[in-house]
Amino acid sequence: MKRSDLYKRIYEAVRAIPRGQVATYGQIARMAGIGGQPRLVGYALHASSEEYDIPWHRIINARGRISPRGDSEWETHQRLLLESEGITFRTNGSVDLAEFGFDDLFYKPIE
DNA sequence: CAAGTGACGATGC
DNA sequence: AGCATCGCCACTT
Repeated sequence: MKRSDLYKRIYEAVRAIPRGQVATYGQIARMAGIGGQPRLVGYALHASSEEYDIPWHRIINARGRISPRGDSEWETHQRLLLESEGITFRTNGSVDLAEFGFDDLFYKPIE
């Protein structure tokens, strides 16, 4: 049931994120050709984040934070996954995207 | 078909 | 820095 090509594109975009790098919803939206509609990205991911093998945890919001979804445990889980990939968090629990290098299309830790 | 909802983002206060 | 609003669009009810 291909809900829509849109979702498919979003999944592909997310899947294109290299390990150790992160992207914002806005970026994914742009890559999927739906720039300006980052909500759809989150919506699409939520629709089937576990059905597919996509690195959903590499998606964070523009502020460099884990999008709270009411489940604090899930947030922690995502953070651990990112840290295990080399993503560094600040003490306050946010990722400073400004200090990240914009290597390719995604954000990546400077060191 | 209309209204409500949402893993967001930009703006304004 | 935090909160309120609006925009934008797919999906659900």
